[in-house]
Amino acid sequence: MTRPRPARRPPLDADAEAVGQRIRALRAARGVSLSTLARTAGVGKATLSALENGTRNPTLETLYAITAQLGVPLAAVLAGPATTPTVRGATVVATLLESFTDTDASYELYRLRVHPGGEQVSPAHRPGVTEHVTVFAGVLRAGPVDAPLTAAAGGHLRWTSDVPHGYAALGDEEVAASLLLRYPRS
Amino acid sequence: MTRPRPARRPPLDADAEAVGQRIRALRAARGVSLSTLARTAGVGKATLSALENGTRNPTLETLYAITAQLGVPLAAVLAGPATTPTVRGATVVATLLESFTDTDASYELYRLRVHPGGEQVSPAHRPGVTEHVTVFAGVLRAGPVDAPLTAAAGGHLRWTSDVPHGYAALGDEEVAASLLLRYPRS
DNA sequence: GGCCCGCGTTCCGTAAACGGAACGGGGGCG
DNA sequence: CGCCCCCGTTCCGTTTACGGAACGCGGGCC
Repeated sequence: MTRPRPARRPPLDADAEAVGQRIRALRAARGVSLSTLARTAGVGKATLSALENGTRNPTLETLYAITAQLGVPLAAVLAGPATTPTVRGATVVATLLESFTDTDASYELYRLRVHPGGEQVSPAHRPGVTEHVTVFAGVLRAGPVDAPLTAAAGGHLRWTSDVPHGYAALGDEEVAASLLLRYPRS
Repeated sequence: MTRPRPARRPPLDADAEAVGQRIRALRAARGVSLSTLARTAGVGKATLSALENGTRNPTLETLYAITAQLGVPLAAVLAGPATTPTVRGATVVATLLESFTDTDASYELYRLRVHPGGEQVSPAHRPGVTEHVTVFAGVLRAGPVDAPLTAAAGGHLRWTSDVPHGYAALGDEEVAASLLLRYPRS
């Protein structure tokens, strides 16, 4: 399922120009010169200069050397404070809160919003994939399309999603929920 | 005097290897082959292969192309968020991922780590408060102290926490889980 | 069995990111 | 004024990340 790319110009939180500006801002906030930061971070002045001006496409190693010297996590220069919501479709908006990898399985935890008045169907996942949903608000009907489950606020649903499954809000209220996807290691 | 270069093959703190493993996990979770992901993301198979194996030092552009195709923010494949509010006990570390307030109740979603070898007890909450736990890794025993429940990876627990309740890891493995607290409006 | 297709890795020429050095510019100071 | 130091940019040779192609492998199919 190729997700519908927003358009030719994606939100692009990886804009080299924006990254450069954030680095320059962080450096300026510390009152450090470009030369000094380049030296202490162990990168070339040319590299840092081009990077701040957005005319280069830095490697992970270079970025890390600089952000470490600035004392900020790598993510601080990659995107604005707002995390990009991963839009799954017209009636469901899912935002990845955390992903977790274990030896046996990997997990993805989403915040889920389901708008009333529609149903959204997702194709089957691989065998063994399970979904856990806990409803915060509204009434949610979700699960396999031929055997959906229903839960109101405070309720919990679980199903194996190796079949087509859907999400729909019952009533007029938007549904808020958490969705946990569990992918067993194949 | 030349600055101490980070040795011959530094563990590469921005750890390309860990990044590669996360990408591989995300890809495997979606059941997509390396070849397919490389093609849809618009990068070479050689690039993606080397990247997943940690033998290359990707550029920002390459990383973004891949994470965008996977539908996760760039930060998802980098080191975890170290700057989120955490509640910390001797054996339990809880990180607040999101809180949500509804007309009927409010919710708090935590990532939970339970270290082996101890038990942590929380006093009773107000009546009506419920807790939902989904275990990612390890074996968790949690719930009311006089009637605890047990779940292994992939399992789900629920109890009403208007009585004293505890959390403990069974076995040697640290437990990772998500915890959802529901506080009904008083 | 032979065939084919897709898998992930390896090879290799090219493009570009890298660090060192050289450059022009602007203060501070005697 | 001349001098010196540090600033940020630009030049340049080296290194390396890049994608296309070729490779070996295994699984499905006839």
